[in-house]
Amino acid sequence: MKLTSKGRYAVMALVDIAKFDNINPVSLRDISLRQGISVDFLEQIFSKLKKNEIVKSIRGTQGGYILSKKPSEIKLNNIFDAIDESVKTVQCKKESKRSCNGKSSKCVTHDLWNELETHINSFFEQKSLEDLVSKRESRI
Amino acid sequence: MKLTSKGRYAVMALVDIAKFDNINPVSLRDISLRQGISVDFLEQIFSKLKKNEIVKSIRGTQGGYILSKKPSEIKLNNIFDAIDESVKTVQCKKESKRSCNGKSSKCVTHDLWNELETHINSFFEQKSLEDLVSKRESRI
DNA sequence: AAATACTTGACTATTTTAGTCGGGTTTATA
DNA sequence: TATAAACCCGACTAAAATAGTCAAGTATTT
Repeated sequence: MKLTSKGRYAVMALVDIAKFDNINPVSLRDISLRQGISVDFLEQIFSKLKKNEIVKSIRGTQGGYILSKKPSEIKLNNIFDAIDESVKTVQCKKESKRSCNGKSSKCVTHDLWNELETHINSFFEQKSLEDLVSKRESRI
Repeated sequence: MKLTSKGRYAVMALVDIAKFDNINPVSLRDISLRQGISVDFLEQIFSKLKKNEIVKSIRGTQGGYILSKKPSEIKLNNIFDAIDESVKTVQCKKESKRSCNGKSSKCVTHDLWNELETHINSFFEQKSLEDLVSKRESRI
């Protein structure tokens, strides 16, 4: 079980924006340089962040992205949901005929995964961007 | 972020064994039939479970596997560790030169992933095979 | 007009996953 | 003692996911 770069980069990039003032847009080029993530990849990520109203875009020279809400209002699960990187434990959908039918009671661990999923999600629901920013700043 | 079949199957198989008596070994063939997992794949998994002393094997006809410890003593993190399916959030090893050097303070989210990892692991450390077995039995 | 920066969609290489396959060895039992 | 059941082990492979790249735009400021 592991996290994807995409999810990690999304958080890194948003923390990067949050650390700068909320008025001037931050360009992907700047984030790319600071975080070491390619602009092309960031574009993919930000396209989804924008669709899900995590960020707003400003086009043209001096353009870039700004957060749609205050850092304290952006929870990590919002971010992961936005880029389709939510926690997936098991969906007994495809294999429902084989594993999850009432008769055989095969899908013993079904409840476990659901429970885990809830557990992880509640962790993400409690963490906001602000938590990450302030934590970091206090250390520098 | 998602769980792998391997981890899921390992838990399913061990629960399957735990549900039978602890004296007679359970063959992979039986587990395969009950859980719908191929014997070949189960062999891979059990090879690691054995190396890590989660199960013991008995060879020959009427052979199979038995649990090395009581179900209550086998925690889920033991299982995942055994089959190399532990939670991996981020290792800043390869990219340490770029992302995690002290100077640039780039690896903003490092602490977050560690925290998450701890969080998930502690969930697994608290769950034993017994929890799963008894939970299931009480429902049937 | 030129440069900067977002927008979009297709494309691709690499890695991981989820197995399969083949050829063993061991042991109970008929 | 032959045979079948079952573990043992390593190599192989197809398919999917990941982690990007690439190309051709459009919008905005200076």
